Order: sequence, then structure tokens, then C-alpha cells
Amino acid sequence: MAGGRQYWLMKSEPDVFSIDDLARLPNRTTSWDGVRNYQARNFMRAMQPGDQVLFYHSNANPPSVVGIAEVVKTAYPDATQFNPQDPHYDPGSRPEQPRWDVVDVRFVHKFETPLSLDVLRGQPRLKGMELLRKGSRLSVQPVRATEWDQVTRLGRGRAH
DNA sequence: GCCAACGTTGGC
DNA sequence: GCCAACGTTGGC
Repeated sequence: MAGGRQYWLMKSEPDVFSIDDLARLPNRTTSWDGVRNYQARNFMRAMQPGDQVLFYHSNANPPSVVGIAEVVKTAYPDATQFNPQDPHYDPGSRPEQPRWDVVDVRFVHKFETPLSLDVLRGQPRLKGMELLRKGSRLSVQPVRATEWDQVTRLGRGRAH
């Protein structure tokens, strides 16, 4: 499949797993487990190494895009779905045909200033962004190139 | 802690 | 296949 890199946004609760946690890991890389939504899973299955990811802190104060990560490995089965001890255990998923996947994601950069929802909502160019849609709960979502450019520019602290 | 917006489940 | 009930997400 040809085509350039794609852009995504992934949500995490910083109390559970923050961008600082990611930056502290060996290789600054983690497998993004626990996704239990089919739409989000399908987006992860579409991810390719090199794809760029906005790291978003949900249930945070304030909720914010806090930095950038990148995809380093395509989707493969999420081991937590088969572990009865794990909160994300899915008794309905068969090992012969796993229901849930992870991708591997590596830390790239943390913004000097987090970009809060308020700040992002103030940007006309981000009008159609999935994250800003009322009632949007998708934990993995695509980001348009124009949105990516705008958000990362803001993250560098320019163009206010 | 509240609750709106969603997604899933299961009875029918 | 409909839809009510239920569980979850996530901003506020």
C-alpha cells in the first residue's frame, strides 16, 4: 500500500499512563493495549510504522494534547484480552481469532505547553477535528494533515 | 459527582 | 431487526 504517513490521535488517562510514563520506558516504546472499541481497533489496524500520533491526556485537568508519538509496529493481538486477571480481559475472544489488537508506539516529543481543549477549540482550522466533536469518545482517531500541522505548530509555541 | 453521549447486550 | 436497559467514556 503506497502513500505517505498518516496522522492519528490516541487518548490515555495520565493517572493510568501518561506521556511521561512513555518517555521513561526502555526504548521509549509501549504496546498500546486495552483498546476495546471496534472503530478504534480498526484505526489501529490501519496504522503503519512511521505514522505520527498526537498523545492526548483524557480525564486530565485540563484535558490536553501533550505531545507526539509514532507508530513503530503494525497491529498484533493484545495479550491482555486472554488474561482473566487483566481488567481488559475479554472472555469472548478466541486465541485462534483474537478480537483485539495493539500497536507499538514510541515517544517522539513532549510539547512545552499542553494544548488544552479550550485552546484547540479557539482554532478555526480545527473546526472539524474529531476530538472536538461534542460527545466524541473515540480513543483512537484519525487526524487530518491540516489539523496535524496546526496542532504541532501550536505545540511549538508559535502561531498564537 | 453528575450526566450526556455513546456502544453493547439481550429479550422479544 | 428493534429497542430498552445497561455499562462506559470523559468533559465539566
